[in-house]
Amino acid sequence: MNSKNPTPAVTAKATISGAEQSLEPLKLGTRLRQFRKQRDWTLEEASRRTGLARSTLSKIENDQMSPTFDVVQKLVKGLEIDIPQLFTKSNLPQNIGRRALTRHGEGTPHPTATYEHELLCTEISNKRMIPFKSVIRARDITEFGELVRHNGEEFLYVLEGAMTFYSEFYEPVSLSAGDSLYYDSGMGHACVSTSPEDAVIIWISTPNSH
Amino acid sequence: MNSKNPTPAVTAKATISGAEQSLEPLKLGTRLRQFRKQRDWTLEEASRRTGLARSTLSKIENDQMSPTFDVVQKLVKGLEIDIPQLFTKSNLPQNIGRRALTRHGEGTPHPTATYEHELLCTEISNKRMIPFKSVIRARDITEFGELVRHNGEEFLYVLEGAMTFYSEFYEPVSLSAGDSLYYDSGMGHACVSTSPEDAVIIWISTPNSH
DNA sequence: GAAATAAGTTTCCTATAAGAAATATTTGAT
DNA sequence: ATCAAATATTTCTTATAGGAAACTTATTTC
Repeated sequence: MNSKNPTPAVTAKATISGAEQSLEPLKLGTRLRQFRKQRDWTLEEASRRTGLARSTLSKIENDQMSPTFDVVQKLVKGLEIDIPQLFTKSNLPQNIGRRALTRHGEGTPHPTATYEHELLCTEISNKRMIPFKSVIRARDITEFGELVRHNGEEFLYVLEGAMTFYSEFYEPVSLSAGDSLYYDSGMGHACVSTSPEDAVIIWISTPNSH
Repeated sequence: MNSKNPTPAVTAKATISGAEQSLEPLKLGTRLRQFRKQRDWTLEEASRRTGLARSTLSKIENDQMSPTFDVVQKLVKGLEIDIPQLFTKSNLPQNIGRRALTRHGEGTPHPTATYEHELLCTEISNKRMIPFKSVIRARDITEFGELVRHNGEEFLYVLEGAMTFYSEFYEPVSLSAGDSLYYDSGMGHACVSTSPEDAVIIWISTPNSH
């Protein structure tokens, strides 16, 4: 991002702040000013890029008015900021510098009828990815009442054994150790082991946004 | 999400549409209506929850006006929708049912001075996670001019060998096969191999929102 | 340090967003 | 089908957003 970060040494323990989910009014104006300044743009420049009047921009930045949605869109386009960033309270709120380690076999067990999950790195929450290691117990697609589906995306990497990935829109595909797969988990899906030993995979899921 | 999805069989090949990043006006209204209907709420109900007038909601949903920013915020809060979801163009636009498979060793090579990356599942873009498999060539922290940092989060799982994870806010930590680590990648970080053979890891990164 | 230029703010006006109430439409009973 | 209740849309009014230009406040330049 910004270029002046010496940071050669590795020091200081982290100060991990707890997860905060407050509902503050969200200072849009201040935020926008940050972005503009960051890019070293003048109001004039910003006006040129967004197609909005200097005065309008000024008022917005000073929280003297609430822009309409299409103005917000012009802002976002023109100032090249992405919206989530705009809405998410502050840039580096709670998650700065946090870290979680899980030793081999030390994850949180979470067995189901068809999978034997081991949740990894659970001590931090609000993650953008949910990692786990799973033993695939299922041996036949019929063991799943219906295919699993939940909004989001998933990635899996086969650690041991062999398995078949069934999904709603594709033919079943066989995977073995070292193969990987990325898919939309909103599409119905299920895994079954095909090797003598149950297959073991690393599975990463994005948290479902509803 | 909605409950009536029989989907027992596994049929039909997918129609994977290409990555589209168009700059459409973004049908906010239609979108909102979707959300409201999904929850089976009446305009009255929505009005109660958001504190906005029924009429206002109606007009917004019918794209008859562009709501102000603070109204948008009330909507987001009241209708319990999260923003990325709202702004990311349509819920099931292009990404529905897409899938990518990468066979063992068939990823896209991407060598650097310190790592030997193999990008996985690259044929689909706009992913919410970027997976790769990496051989850690670095043998000493000094090989990194300065620690790597980029907004987002990362997860890694050690496949083979042993390594040490250096970071800005923590003491170095040693990992070996089977261990996993989740961290904020905005915090400076770097990996070095410590085993006779170079360590190999699965690495998943979230795309940097700037 | 004064004049000139550039950056930011305020004023004023017109277009439009937001709420209240009236009207229209849909849904569901009998 | 008919009526009634519920739900959605339209009208009407007022409060306010957004642009043009005047004004004020930094920054240069000489």
